[in-house]
Amino acid sequence: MSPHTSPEHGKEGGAVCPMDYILRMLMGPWTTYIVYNLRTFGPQRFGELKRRVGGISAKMLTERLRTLEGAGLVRRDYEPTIPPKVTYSLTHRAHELDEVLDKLAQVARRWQAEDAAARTLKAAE
Amino acid sequence: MSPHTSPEHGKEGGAVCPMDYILRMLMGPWTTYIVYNLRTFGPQRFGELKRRVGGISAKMLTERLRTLEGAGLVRRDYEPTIPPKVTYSLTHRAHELDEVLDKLAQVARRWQAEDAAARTLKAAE
DNA sequence: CCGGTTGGTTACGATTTGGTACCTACTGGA
DNA sequence: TCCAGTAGGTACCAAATCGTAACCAACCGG
Repeated sequence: MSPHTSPEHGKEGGAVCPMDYILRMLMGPWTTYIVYNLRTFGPQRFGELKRRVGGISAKMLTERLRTLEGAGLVRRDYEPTIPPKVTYSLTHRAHELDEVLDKLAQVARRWQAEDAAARTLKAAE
Repeated sequence: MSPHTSPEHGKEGGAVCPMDYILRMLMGPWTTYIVYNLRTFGPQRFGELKRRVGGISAKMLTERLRTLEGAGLVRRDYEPTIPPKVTYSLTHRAHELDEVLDKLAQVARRWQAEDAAARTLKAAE
């Protein structure tokens, strides 16, 4: 079995993790930064997003956005002007994750603070 | 910049996503299954876990468990009996994610149901 | 003394991944 | 006239990833 395909072990004893799909989505490289930027700064154009994420290649950004679009988390608005103008925004479905993501970020910040404190303590020894 | 290292762009304009650290942890291959099994069936021995996750190689399981241990999410209890007995369990810190994971699973199940309904609708057309 | 058990480790190798460089087509500015 | 910017697409290539298979240590039962 390939590693990233969902096991789909129908009758195998193992239990299937229901949130696997969502985590698989959020987990792709750069994805958290993209979603975080869209959540923080609102709808943005391709170049703007690329500049803001900082370090991502156009190829990667395109691929990630396409995947997110396919998952129904991102909407792509294409205006065929010259030069073209493409705006990306989070869908209603993506915003269903707001509460979860906020809680997650809260925990993350607490852990970061704790770890920083622990490191300071150890450094002082 | 390597893709999976956190950007750490100190002064670059991009905002750092605080939950990146946690997602980076939960996102590794197989990790969700491992955590899900530990959450569902409680502390388990290595072989038990391996059997239950189904399809994972010993190498991968070891590596994932070591990483989770390093992140403080999993505790490893080693009893040097012959044959050795190693039990893995979730730490207190891991259980701080319970609420978030439950909410996430809730959303995941809703989406799954919605998508299934949509597919049924489309198939009936 | 041979095989079985547990919980790994190590080497190798194929596949996947993701970055770089280069291409489009069009326009506006110097 | 030449260059820059916009939103990508494509080819190529190096590097990381992950599975497979082999091995190991220690002891116990037969």
